[in-house]
Amino acid sequence: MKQADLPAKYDASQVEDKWYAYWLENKFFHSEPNDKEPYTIVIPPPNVTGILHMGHVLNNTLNDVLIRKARMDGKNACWVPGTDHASIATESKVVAKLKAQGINKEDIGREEFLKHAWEWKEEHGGIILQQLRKLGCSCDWDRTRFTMEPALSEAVINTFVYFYKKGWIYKGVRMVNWDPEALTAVSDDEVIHKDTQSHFYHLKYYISDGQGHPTDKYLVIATTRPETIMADAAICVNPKDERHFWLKGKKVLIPLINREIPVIEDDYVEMDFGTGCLKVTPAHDVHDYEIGLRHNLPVLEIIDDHGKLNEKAQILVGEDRFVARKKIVKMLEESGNLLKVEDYTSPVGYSERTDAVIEPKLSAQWFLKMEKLAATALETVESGRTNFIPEKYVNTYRHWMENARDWCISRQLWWGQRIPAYYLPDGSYVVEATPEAALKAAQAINPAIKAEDLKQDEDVLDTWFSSWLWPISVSDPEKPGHPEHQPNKDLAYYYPTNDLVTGPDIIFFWVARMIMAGEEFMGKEPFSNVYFTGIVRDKLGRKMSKTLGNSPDPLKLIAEYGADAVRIGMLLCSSAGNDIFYDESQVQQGRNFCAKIWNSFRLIQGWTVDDSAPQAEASALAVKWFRDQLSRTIETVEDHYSKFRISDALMTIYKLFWDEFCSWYLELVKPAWGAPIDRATYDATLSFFDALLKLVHPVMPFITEELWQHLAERKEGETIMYAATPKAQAYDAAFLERFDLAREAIVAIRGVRAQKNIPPKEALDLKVKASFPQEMLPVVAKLAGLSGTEVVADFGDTAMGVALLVRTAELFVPLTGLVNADEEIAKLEAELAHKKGFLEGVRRKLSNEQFVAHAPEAVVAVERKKEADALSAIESIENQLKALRK
RNA sequence: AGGGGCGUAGCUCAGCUGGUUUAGAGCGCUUCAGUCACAUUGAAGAGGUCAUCGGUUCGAAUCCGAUCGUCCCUACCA
Repeated sequence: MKQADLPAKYDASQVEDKWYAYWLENKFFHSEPNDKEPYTIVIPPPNVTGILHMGHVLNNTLNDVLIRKARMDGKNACWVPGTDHASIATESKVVAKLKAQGINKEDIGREEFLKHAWEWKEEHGGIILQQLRKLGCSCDWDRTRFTMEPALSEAVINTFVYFYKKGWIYKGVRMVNWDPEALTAVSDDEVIHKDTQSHFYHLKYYISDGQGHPTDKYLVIATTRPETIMADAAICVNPKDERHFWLKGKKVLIPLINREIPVIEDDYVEMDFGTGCLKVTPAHDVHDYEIGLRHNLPVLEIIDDHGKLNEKAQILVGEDRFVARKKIVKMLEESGNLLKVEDYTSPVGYSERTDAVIEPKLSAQWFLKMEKLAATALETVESGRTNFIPEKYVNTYRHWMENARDWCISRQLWWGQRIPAYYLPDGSYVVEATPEAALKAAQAINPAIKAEDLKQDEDVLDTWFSSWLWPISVSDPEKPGHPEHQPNKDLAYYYPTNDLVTGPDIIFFWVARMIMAGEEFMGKEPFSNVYFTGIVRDKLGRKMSKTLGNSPDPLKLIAEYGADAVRIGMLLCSSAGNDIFYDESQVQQGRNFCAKIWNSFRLIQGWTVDDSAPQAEASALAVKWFRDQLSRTIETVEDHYSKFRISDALMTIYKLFWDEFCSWYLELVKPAWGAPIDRATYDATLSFFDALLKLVHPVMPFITEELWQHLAERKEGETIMYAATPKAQAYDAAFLERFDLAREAIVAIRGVRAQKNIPPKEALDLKVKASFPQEMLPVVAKLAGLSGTEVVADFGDTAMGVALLVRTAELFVPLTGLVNADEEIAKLEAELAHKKGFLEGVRRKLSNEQFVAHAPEAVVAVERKKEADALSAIESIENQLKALRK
């Protein structure tokens, strides 16, 4: 027997690396433009220093399923991989590493620091791409890109210059979210608001006598940030607030430092919040800044970049803002300005990266105007040129696009593309792609300028300012920033890409901005479909995180269960847009599926074929049935794929393989132990197995490739990867119906066995009435363990066996001495009651004239059929009861 | 505070434009099965008033409204 060829157990670790190497050697993942239809995916580039976590596994498994499916569908599939330089994340890692060596970033300077950063990148960068190979990802590695490689950095710089010259990039003083730990501004989107326990301090501000001395009158403000009072520029009340009319035109004194500030009026102040008096601190609060603009208030910054009070604060200079808060409260208490302290919970912004409390800070930053870009990008999605799956994210997207604020694109970091603005000694600046061009431009202003006089802007650009070009720049980095540039061959062929798989958390950061860049530079959406995955959570619904330690190491899982099993484990629970509740038992289920596939092939492989053996009736029926069942299922699978219901597609394939093929088909055609199988059945079985492997391949690439080689002699360079997806053929639906009826009959007879404790080996007899499709009797006989079947007009003494009703077909299993009439009567009565209830419901419907008048004919016909079937069922049950009660 | 999603078997979810659904799947659970591909198995079975209330309709898990629960997003009232 050939069975010896195949190990008894499937060992993924013995198989996966071998095939991945084979695929690489043969360049199966590589794509070049040709005359076939392209199918393109760009990877959501993971952080260059990142390591594989479960979120990546989910995302990249989905990507790989789509790309492998497209490849087998005959498209020219190209999956472009790469990594993102991730300026903040990478820089903070390098800073931490240097810190551990006692090195301070500022001490070594920009150039030296960048050397360390590149070293770090060389060492750790791309680990994650190696890990993706373990997962089986069929990326075109020859096309691997990095967002900070020279060509892509140039694209970023060109883009900046392009928008600057278009007048959409401007430098502005803005209130930004300052992270005092990372020493950088972070975007609104990188701020997480958390409810935080704090206090509400009620402070007395005395009215000034006009000479800078306090009178005995005072007003009360309520604040959570008493350490900022030294930066107050005014006290503001609502002009409609009668309680504060007396304050009009007055000046008050800031406690402790006795600086005089005016009382002003502005609608912004809520009358019923706090005391109705608001201290206005333009330098340290976003809203106050805006009030300040309206009322021309001076801006006094008293907190420095590190979150410490500076000399302008006059008191508590050099103290950290939180220490200063504690100390100033004490001082205010001592000076008699503290009226009361309330407990108060308020939302406070924290930095996503460092978890430091965000300090609103005035800062010179670069901005990109969003108005037009956002309007276009909104239209792209609303017009359906780009679809979101699931659709619900269109709402979120619309909300963002309609309220998009200008994009702060500068970051106070070193790791990233440096802003190409060059300052002249007089403070003016020019924006050019290269220092040479900048010098030229500067000399146009002032001919005396030399290269060394120009100082380039210290800031780098936001990482997203490079990743938004990704779908374009991976193919043709020359294109961004150059509308006149003719797309190169790759860009012309691969753009727009087809599908993007990503998380909804970066819908605005990345997805929206890619659409903006795509529309701006290509005049076309960058992808047709965006499939949003959920967040991977543990069984308890917690987000996976390092600190909780609830995130398994995907590589360990792959080592233990195999990549195919891990892929299945992720896909089993991954309906689009819903969070994923991951549990290792799902991976075990995937591993079990591998074992099932493996063992089913061992069975087939063990058969000996006898060319002269006739095909058994049951086998002939099984072959016809499975061929039809396969076609019907392929239709369903294709439908699921077309709607991005990947886990449904997987489940459909899973059931086709396990239930239909293994439990029904193979059991039907399986020859007696040691007996040979006929040629027709054997060949059909192999062709079914071949089709099944192809269906399974996109989700389980390794085991399918391994088994596919055993199906036929394989020549070097052949692969299941490029085998065509099986197509659905026309099938006989009525035949499938009759076969299903047979299956129900088999289940019913097995039920009788279980109930009566009849061992499987003990053969039974079966009588059926003519309403049962007789062609199916060989099938029923084989799988229900029957020694004989007989078509009769009358079952005779029904007390001598068990009568069964399968849909409307009547069956009878003669059983001598095993039947308890009372039990049978009770069972039948229960069934009768159920049928009668059902009939009643149907009749209520049918006797309703409105129903008959309004419902479509087909629906009414269905109800009539239900009625007829129920009546015939009731009749036969009643007959059986009558016979039993004799 | 505003916006959105979700609430169907123990768990995770299908159920697409209301009508062959007095509701389905996978896992889990219960019972039985041991040398014949597979115990990483097979067979049989139990399990849900579709969150609650009201409305529209001949007909509602499905549409509408309210309530409760839950999650997410946006904003932040000092």
